[in-house]
Amino acid sequence: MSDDTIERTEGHDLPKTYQPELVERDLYARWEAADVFAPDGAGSRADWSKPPFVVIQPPPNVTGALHLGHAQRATVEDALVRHARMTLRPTLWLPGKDHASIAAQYVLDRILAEKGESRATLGRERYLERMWQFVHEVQDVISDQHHRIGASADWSRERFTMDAISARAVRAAFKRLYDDGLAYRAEALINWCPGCRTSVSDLEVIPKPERGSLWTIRYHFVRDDGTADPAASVSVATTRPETLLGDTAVAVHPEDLRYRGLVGRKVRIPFVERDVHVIADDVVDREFGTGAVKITPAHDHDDYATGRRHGLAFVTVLDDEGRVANTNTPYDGLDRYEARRRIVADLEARGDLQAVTPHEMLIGHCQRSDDVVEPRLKTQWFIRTQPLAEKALAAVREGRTRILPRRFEKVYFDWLENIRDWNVSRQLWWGHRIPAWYCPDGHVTVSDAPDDPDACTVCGRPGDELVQEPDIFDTWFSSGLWPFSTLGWPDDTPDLARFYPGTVMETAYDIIFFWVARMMMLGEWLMGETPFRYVYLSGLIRDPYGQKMSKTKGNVIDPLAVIDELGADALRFAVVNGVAPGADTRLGREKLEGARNFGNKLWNAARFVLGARPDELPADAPLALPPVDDMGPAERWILGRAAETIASVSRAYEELRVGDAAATLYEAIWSEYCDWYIELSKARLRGDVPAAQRVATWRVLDWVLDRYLRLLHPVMPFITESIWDRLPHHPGDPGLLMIANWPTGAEERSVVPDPEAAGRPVRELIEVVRGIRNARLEAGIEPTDWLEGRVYLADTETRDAFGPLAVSLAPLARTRLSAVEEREALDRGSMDAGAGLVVVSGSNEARVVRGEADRGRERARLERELDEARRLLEATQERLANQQFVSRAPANVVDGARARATDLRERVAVLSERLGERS
RNA sequence: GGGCGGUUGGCUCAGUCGGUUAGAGCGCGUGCUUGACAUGCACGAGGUCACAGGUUCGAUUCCUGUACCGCCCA
Repeated sequence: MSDDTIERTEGHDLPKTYQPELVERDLYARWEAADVFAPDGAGSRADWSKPPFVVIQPPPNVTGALHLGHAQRATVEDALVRHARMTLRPTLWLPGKDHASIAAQYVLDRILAEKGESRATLGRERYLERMWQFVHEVQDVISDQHHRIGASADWSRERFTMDAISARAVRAAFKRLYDDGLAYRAEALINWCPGCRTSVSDLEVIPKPERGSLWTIRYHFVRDDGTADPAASVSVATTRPETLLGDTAVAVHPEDLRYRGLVGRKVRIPFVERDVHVIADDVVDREFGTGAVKITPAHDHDDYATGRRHGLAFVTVLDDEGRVANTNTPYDGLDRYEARRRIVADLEARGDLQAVTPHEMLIGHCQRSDDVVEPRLKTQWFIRTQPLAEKALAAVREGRTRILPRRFEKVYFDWLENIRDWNVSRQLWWGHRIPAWYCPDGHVTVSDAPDDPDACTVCGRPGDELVQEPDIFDTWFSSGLWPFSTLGWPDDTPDLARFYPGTVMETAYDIIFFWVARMMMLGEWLMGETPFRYVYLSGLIRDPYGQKMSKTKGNVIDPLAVIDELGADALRFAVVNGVAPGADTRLGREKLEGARNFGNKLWNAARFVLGARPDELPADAPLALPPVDDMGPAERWILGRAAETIASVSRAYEELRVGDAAATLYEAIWSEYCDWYIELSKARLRGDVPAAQRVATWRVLDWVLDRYLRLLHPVMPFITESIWDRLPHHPGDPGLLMIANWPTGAEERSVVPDPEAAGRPVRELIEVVRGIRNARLEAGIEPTDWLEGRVYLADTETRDAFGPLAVSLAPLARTRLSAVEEREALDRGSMDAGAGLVVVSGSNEARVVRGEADRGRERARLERELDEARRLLEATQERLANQQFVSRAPANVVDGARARATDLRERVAVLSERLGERS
């Protein structure tokens, strides 16, 4: 409990606008000091009989500051976690960071290049020192950003994918997979990025359309005497002439009549002067180029497969940097594109270039560096994915894990059903080194021990003769272990027992294959259980024009700049309000300001409440509902609305619909509580109102505000905590809203069991006020003029409610209203026919004496209303006249139409009668 | 080539398990220093719910097709 109860700040002492910069840091420090972020922290109120709520944070890459996408995900996760914590579930939100080997090296290399340094000049050891230094700096930046945004993560359990526990998990996982026969080392065609000097997985190759050329080249037949025939040749079409140096066959379609006789003959490859066979294979597309293609098994994925089928030679002609090598031609040492130019020129000089035609095609680029990826033969470690994929598929098919939105399940299925083996070797330095050792005899030792092995597990040679694999793991291999490596696996820790599997994995949909599928595979295989119950896939944040935000486009919004200017709550609200899983969000200045304005609105509502407390109520009176008898219709209405809002917001959080929760509260707080309840309460707080009613009104104001603060806290934690701190609490409440109980709606419902019915009269009266406001403005009455009015209320409930509310309604309509029992009484005395404005709202009718009304405008308004009513009446009557409708539509729909017709007939009658008065 | 999503007022988006008069925010117009808030208040204008068929008493909603936009996979 805060210790300022004696000198509690009253509303009028608060600044007129909410100033987040004054409170956010202090509040975060208070939350941390309370030790409630950890489920087992000293201040935790977790009820361990409830199911734990566990979110393992998707670890951001240690490559730079967070962007808005991170901010959005952090907000969604934090909101879910804060809600769960308030429901007293043991709640764990475990934060962390990812070492992102290729991305981090890419970033560091660029930083080093500016200083004239490089991987090569530093060497492995010093390079890694620099990396750690860089990573520590970035980690601090990211942590600070998460603090600033209000993330209530359990920092005591924070993890890094390169820490010692992760390292053990990586080795243990690899050993298990190796022992299970799922990790193997093989030479295979892999995707090589010459810029990053490493292999990358299929997923990291981004196909991009490019305009290139199709060269038609003549390969001459080899005669029996072993010389090339200058007059006889076969023409092959290729998009990559430089790879001809590695050609080991020419292929044609077996049924292609043009080439039938050529199969089995030999042609001579230019420059390398290699003789290769013409082979027949039905993968050849007869329509492409000349119908004959060159086969380069060591540098093309399709040719690799062809090479395997036909037992062709695999000749590698490019080195790690993408230069021609080992061809014994003058092209050795040339970059692949320079080699292409020279070879094309030389072919032309020889007269063997037949044609060059423009050609559109897809070229694979490195996701990280954008270099054109080169297929190359390499010996690498692979994970056999099919057995893993089957388990991952089953987990979702059986509903043990659900993917939200549902439609992404199909994407997940398609990928896993067609999965290829996973190349996990990376020729990089920053990452987990593959724990495989090779002995001089070629035996492989895989170890999960922290230290190097003492001996070859096959032949027993001593450890000092073994050489460790220089390559490291693909980052996603360690990320794939994240749901359990974070909890201490491979050890059998208490956390693992309590918190695995997790509840929600919240991440962006663009890494469903990279990450989600792999966590599912590894979790199922290594833990025997799915890693989480729900996968919540967030959309991407885009700029107001739907463009992806990127530094090069200059349309990025820095989350910290937004927090500095508008506050963390504004940022949080803006990025989650109304968002649905899987849907992209457009975010710009207006939405952020709108969110800031909403916070300010709430702040001012609180200022009003704090400043309006009746003196009769002791300053230290606890939060409580007043006696029912002291409440008026407006109190019952707003309490009913609170009950309904509590129910729908609770459901939204439980169903992971944070965006709906936010939108519901925006509406409830602004359009109902502020626009109507606060306004209605004002008259009942005045000095001439009996004290019991004044106190009751204030207590309801206070109560509903308290409830809405609790409901909104998960999304806007700072401002709600800040306001709540100044309000009365329940005797059992903790000192922080963050760990206060989640509202159940029980108290509200005990007063208002049927909110829908209880609220009807107030809703009717609100419509009457709206009608009067509209009529006044339309008739051109000065807004400051006070009018007199009578109102005929059709149903008794509304009539009953009117009495106590009349004094509240008057200032809202700027009209002193009195109710009449009979419709005719509307027109008596000073309200004689033609003397006033007519307002027809639903089945209620009001007549007010105008000030200086413009008769023409008022008449036009009534005519418009009459036309509209007639149009609707006609449509409804038409429907009712249709026998099919009456006999086939459900009874309630038909009854509804009948009631509506009756209402409209009355309305038409009233309006024409009133118009008649003025003709 | 296969798959998915979208098309609702000037802009961004809700929504409808088929059924009264389709909503919000921003923008726009008019007017307001109403004792919480001009980061505000009141009122208003603005939509053939992409197009064409079909099912139905009734379609913005369901089905089929078309067009355009976006994304994923090959």
